[in-house]
Amino acid sequence: MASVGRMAGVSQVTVSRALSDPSKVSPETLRRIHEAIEATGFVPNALAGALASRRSRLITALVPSITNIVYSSLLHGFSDIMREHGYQIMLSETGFDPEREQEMIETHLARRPDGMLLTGIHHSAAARRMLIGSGTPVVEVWDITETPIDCCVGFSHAATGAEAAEFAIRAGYRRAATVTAGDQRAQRRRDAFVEGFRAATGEELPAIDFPPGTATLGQGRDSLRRLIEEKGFEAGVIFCSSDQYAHGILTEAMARNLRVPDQIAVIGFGDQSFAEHTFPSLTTVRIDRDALGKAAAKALLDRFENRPLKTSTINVGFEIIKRASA
Amino acid sequence: MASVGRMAGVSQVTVSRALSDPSKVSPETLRRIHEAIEATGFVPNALAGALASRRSRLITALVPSITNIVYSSLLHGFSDIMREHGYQIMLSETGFDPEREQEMIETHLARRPDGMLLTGIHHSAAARRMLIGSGTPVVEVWDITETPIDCCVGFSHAATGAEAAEFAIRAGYRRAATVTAGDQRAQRRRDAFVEGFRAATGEELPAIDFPPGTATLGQGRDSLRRLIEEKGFEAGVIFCSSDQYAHGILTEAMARNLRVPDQIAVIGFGDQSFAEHTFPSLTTVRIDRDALGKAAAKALLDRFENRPLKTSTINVGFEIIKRASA
DNA sequence: GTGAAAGCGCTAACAT
DNA sequence: ATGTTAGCGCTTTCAC
Repeated sequence: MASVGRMAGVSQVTVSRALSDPSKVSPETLRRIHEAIEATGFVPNALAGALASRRSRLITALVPSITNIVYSSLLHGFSDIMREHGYQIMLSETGFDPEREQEMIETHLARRPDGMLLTGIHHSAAARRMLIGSGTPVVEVWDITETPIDCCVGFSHAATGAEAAEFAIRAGYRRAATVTAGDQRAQRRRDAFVEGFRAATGEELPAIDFPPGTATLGQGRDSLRRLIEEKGFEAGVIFCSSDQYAHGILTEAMARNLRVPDQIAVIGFGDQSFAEHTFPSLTTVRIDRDALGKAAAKALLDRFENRPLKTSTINVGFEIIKRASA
Repeated sequence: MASVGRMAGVSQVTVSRALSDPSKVSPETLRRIHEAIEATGFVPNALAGALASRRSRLITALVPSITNIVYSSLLHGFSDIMREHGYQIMLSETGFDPEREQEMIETHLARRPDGMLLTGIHHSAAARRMLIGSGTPVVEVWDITETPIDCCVGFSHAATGAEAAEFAIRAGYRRAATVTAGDQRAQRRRDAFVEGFRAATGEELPAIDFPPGTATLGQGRDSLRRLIEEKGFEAGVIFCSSDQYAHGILTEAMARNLRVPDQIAVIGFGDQSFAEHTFPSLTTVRIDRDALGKAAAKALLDRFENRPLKTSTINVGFEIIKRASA
């Protein structure tokens, strides 16, 4: 920056000003500075800038998995807004592991982000302490609580399960099963579904549970196979913790020549882009993930400007999309 | 750090050493320092560290889209290795736009990353200049060239198309069509397929082309519809630029009661996790994306330690996986 | 509109 | 094994 200044016949500070607030520099000086930048290929050092100004223009985000479209599409909306406002995103995966999350929070905090996005509302006590101690604005997403660290943007997982159960009962189903990923939130959805369904029918629900990790279509196929062959499930509605599972069940039903939804009905979760186009099309729970990500970004931006948050908890809700599979 | 030192009765440098190279500090001092860190909740400032040491332990990555599993799974392998070696990843999307890529390269460079991952081998001249000027180690992935900026890890897209054509010819197909995303690499695969197929059969190939953006199952269904209704394509093999399209074609064929592969055969690209489990299962081109990401990480790490790269270009190859759809 | 000086919180180099 | 000194490349504050 000093050498750019020398080249343009001004001091280093003037170059700094030309870059951060051009209105404070005369047009003629500005022109010469830009010429010098062009000529030298100068790229400012954001590290030094952040150190001096105590603003890094960095937002860090922690998600369980980036290969899971549910989180990556949420991040897509989030980054869009953040980038528009001049922030960059640093992303890490926690792999659904609270301990790993805590480690990552610490290394992220070391970069002095201006804000942080966390997935879910459950974090280790030590993580909470570090976060609060650092004073970093935090937005927790994909779930809601009355007691966020800072603010949260999400929806009630229990409510989706309960409403799905209600939907299934109203649609006339009297037998049901669940297929669930090894993810705490997915399990809460299932529990609420099971409770609601059992309250109405008194029936026990066979359950297939998978270990943590991204849900696959193959697991979905497998779960229908096991439901039929091991659990004696012959007909009814299956509540899945993701559209992947649901699509797999549709596929397996097709391969077995079972009628959907008469014999086997399926409810997915996520309303992923394919859900509308499966055969038959998939009944599912829609979360507007892009809007959720954007709302999270806005909540954080509001915090930066000390705008009073009307509420620290934003419930973006969900919607059951009735299609052909249930 | 100074106050931690005061608390532990040592100077600030000793604290720094305790954190970066504990073997240089006596066990007793180390213990007191850790006590003080615990008590104060001190989190070191990586920004200041990076500025002073000229090593940021930051790797930045640029991919067209994070919601596209092809890139996110590659990054997954890449981050795994990088994290093991103490590097963090900063990720941004270019949206398949070279101009946006150039902007992002500049802002990323401002953070002084120790290395950078770029998708593809085509970058604007200005971007190349900045990259080379900065001296930042760069690994280009998902494609190969004899003249990388630094090093590249990928495979030949043209070769996949050519080999797929050969495969189709050998399998006895004499009519073919293509379904392609608005992505330069996808188009190269298609062009090689068309050329190979035409050379053997003399046939013209109807083509469906989509604009840039993530390929969806819905577009796949749509493309079979259009191939049949608009292009008069009645039978043959369809070469797709992604498994999503291929899955959509399978779905539409099922909905139309067309026999697969007798009437409509399909070749996908990517061997995504669902490809093995579609009905019928999907013949596709497999790239070991996780291994590719890992190889890219290793190439970069080699560069960091000035280990001689035997070759600056690593071809990870591909494999045609024959399943039931073609 | 521009400049000089101080300092952000660390690490590197050199002492002891 | 520990301390001292001098920056890293910017922004902030205050002066002119």
